[in-house]
Amino acid sequence: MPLQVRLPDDSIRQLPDGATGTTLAESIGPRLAEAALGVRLDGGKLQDLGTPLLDGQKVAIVTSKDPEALDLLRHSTAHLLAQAVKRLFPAAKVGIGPVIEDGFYYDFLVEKAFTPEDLAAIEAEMMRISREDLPVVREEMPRNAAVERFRAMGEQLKVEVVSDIPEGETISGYRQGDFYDLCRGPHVPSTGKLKAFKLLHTAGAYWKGDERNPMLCRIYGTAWFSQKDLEEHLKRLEEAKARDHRKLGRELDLYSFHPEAPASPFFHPKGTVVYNALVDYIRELYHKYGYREVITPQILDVSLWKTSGHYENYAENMYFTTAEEREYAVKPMNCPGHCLLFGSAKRSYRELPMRIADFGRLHRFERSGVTHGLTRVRTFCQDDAHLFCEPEHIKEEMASFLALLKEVYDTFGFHEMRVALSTRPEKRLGSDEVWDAGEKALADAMTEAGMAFTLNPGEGAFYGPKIEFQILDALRRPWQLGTLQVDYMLPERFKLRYTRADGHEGQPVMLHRAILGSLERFMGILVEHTAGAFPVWLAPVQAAILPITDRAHAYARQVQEEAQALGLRTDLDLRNEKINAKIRDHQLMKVPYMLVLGDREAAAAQVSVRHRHAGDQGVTPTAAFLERLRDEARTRAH
RNA sequence: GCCCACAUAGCUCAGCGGUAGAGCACUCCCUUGGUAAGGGAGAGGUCUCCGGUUCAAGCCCGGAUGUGGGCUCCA
Repeated sequence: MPLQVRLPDDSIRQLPDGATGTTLAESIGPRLAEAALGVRLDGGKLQDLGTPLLDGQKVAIVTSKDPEALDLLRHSTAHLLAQAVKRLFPAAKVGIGPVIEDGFYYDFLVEKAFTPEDLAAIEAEMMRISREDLPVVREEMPRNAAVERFRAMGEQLKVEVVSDIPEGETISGYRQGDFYDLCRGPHVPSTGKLKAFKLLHTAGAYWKGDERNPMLCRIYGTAWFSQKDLEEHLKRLEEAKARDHRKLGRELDLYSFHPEAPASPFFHPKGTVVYNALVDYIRELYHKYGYREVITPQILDVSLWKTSGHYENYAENMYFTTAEEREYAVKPMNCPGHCLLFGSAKRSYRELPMRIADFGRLHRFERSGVTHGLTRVRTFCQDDAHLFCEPEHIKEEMASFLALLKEVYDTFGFHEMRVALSTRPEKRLGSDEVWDAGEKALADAMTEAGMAFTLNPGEGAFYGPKIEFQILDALRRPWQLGTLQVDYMLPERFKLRYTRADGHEGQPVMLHRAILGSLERFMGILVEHTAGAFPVWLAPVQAAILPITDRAHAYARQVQEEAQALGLRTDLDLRNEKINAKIRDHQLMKVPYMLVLGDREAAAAQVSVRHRHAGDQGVTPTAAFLERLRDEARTRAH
């Protein structure tokens, strides 16, 4: 019996009985048949092109233009990878092979980890299978039959996966030539559609991500619709590598790492300039937003950490030390110290909100293997502050914080932000009423600030709900920076009290908040975001002074003195080098401005200005240029 | 912590059982040069550390330390 389907343009098409997406695409035209990857039925999810069509269905042929098509392609490429591995390493057992951001991976249980040469061979085999253009065919069977089938194939990991699926359900799998894999699908119609892919690297990964399970060997890869897209993506990876803050930090002489202090940065003079500029900026805003800064001890008695709960919940991340038979811990957080500070006097509602900021150095023991450059270290400072306030003032404190946060992110040019609200977890302290109030306050404050946010149900801290702020950097990579957490637990544990307006005792609420998060990590992000070309206000050297000959040295010194008087950071290059060499060296150090000084400039009290990006800007009176530079720094232009 | 890889001059790297190399950077000399590398000379290394194999180890084998890629984005 023939059937009728409706196309996206609302036209009706007659098809023979048993028609599939393939039949339809072929009936429309050979070019579409070639481009077709799947179908979308009645506006639903993407499905195989070979799915049988039903009478009266709305059918859309999906090609590479569909937003979901790339995932389909990548998933099929993961299968292609598994097939190639099974051909070359028949003993390998397949794990899972999902699509990830920009690519895919596949896990294998093997005796010996894959080498880079293996990877090249596997990639070549994938190419061969692609040229074989094997049809990819869906097969369905009851769960128990699937369990038996994978058991017979010796694929113990797949047996485990299928066994986790409820009994009685139908299982789908896909066959392409000699390879069969459990998969929900959908997939491309044949392996010939997979052309632009590359295997990137291998890594160990625990089966199901659980470190009690055996370690599998994971192969990461990427796949695109065209060679051009693939190459562009590889170029982006190169670009990210070129911006790697570990590499730039060394090249720009910002910081270094030493085995004597693993995962702990040493900031060089230039890195320290940037670091301090960040601190100065945040301090300036603290003044504007009514914060007061405090300095609190580094090492505190364990009794404090027992009161705060860190001793029970956080000890594995803490450093301990003993002196005169008394046990101490190096602080991993400032909050308990701030509670002592709050409790050091009888407090009145008139003193609230009390906003206590602390750039104290923190030490957290991170397991070896998880540390990374500046972004995951064992010692760092945060732009940390705690706001002690009356419960009814939570909302306005948040509003003020959000304004501050926006101001900071704008300054760095982070205009795109993602915000997530994490709500009460299963295991938590405090009553439901308190959680209701806290979550509502956070949500309302966000809404009133006009910030869209997503929900992470159950992801809050055990002591209160929290908001996390993510920004996107120049390469559109997300980074979590700021956080705002409502805490009812610490004030309770430290028995913090204040006298309310009605004369009775109240318990303050504590808000934990940070904007840049860890200054170390933020600097790493900033280096990658700017590729090391810091805006003038952060640049370790704001202008390099480059005399052309010895005759200009005296004038060059004079220019430096003038610049210094205006609070500018300059580098005077008196080396016996040609001007080209001097320019090149400072250009490589990404100095924003280079001032070229010869006889002509010296005679006219001018500087010849070269900008690191815009190039030669011509001559200008020295005083005018220096004032302009000072203003650029002062306004924190980016 | 676990899997895999790597560790040679300040940096980037070559050397692959037989007396340690290059480029850049550094020091000195010549050169005073107008918008991305002028020329020459010199100095610099218990080849990460500790054991082992060998007549002989930077190189082969253990171990330690550090660094790097990762350790669900769930068929």
